[in-house]
Amino acid sequence: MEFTSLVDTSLDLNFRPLRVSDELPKQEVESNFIGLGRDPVLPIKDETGNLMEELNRVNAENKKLTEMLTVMCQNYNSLRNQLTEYLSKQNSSTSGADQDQNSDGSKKRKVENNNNNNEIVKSSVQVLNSESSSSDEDSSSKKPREEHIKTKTSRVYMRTEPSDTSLIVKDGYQWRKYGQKVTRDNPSPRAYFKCSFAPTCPVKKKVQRSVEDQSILVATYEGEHNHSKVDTVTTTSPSSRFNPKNNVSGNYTASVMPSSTTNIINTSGPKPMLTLDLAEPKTLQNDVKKVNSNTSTSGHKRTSPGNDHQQHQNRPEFQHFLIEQMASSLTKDPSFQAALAAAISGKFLQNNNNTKDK
DNA sequence: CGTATTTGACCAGCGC
DNA sequence: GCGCTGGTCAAATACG
Repeated sequence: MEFTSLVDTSLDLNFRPLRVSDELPKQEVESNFIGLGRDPVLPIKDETGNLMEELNRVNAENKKLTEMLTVMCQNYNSLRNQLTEYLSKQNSSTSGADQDQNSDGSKKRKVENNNNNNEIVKSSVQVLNSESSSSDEDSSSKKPREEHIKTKTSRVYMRTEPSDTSLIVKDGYQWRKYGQKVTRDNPSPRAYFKCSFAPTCPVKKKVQRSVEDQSILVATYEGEHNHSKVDTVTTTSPSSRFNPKNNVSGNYTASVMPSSTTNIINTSGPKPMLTLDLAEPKTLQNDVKKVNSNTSTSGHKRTSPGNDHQQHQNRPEFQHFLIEQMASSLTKDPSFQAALAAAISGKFLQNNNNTKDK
């Protein structure tokens, strides 16, 4: 959430300004491609003019949205800072014994409860509390908790159709369901999954609908995969791929909150499939962890946790990582490949036509 | 028939 | 110590 301000969240996807001379918009290329047999006498100038107009309009809209987003982020950050301050005040006012109890690894349920109560609203706080928990807690409690240090938890929020009752979060890995429970604080059942691709893979996943918004699935991942992804367009399990209930299978737009632990995937979109390697914890999350541990080793006091993240997300490695993720996601996307192929072949044909005309 | 899912039973941790 | 709760196991069931 706060991260929207940390990464360039503007919707301006035109990384390079449109060069009409050699870069044609996809639709136009497609129409050229489709209209092969047609008479090639087209009012190209008019069309490009319209397109430029449209582009300007979209850019203006984009600017507006960016400004709104910036304001929202500022508000959010100030609120979050207030909350953090408040929490740290509370922590300091409570006894040390209390702190030990809260930070003790045996209090799983307390953490769980915190996480479940206000999943969406508090997600950023969770990012701070859960992801960096090991380092934080270790600094306050001296108990050896190897397991806790090793297990890495992350969360993915996934929007689904309200009618979709399946607890399936498609993330590119293969999962085997081994249990389901109705928990106290949430009427919707929680499903337990283990990674079934590699027998030795220790990763587990819990999926439950959000209390506040039943259309949002909250997937909690524990541990790190010791293998690569199964497939780009995979499902929770091979069988579920063919389950008629899982209409969303493989087709969802992913809007990424570039956070190490919190992501929202929108499955309600009917159209283009874009799978992002959200669950891939390796490089980025390790990096984030490093940053977190660096900032948290000095104790519980966080002068400005938002700034830590901001600094981190402004780092070139992070930007590079994001770009790589987007690029890999795009290149894995079949519709994108098709569009690219169409564009390239359309270009070829256009060139051919031009040379013929001469 | 093999594999995945479901679901009741069981276990461990925590609070009272 | 007891009850509650979350997490896991494993037999039963469903499905291709």
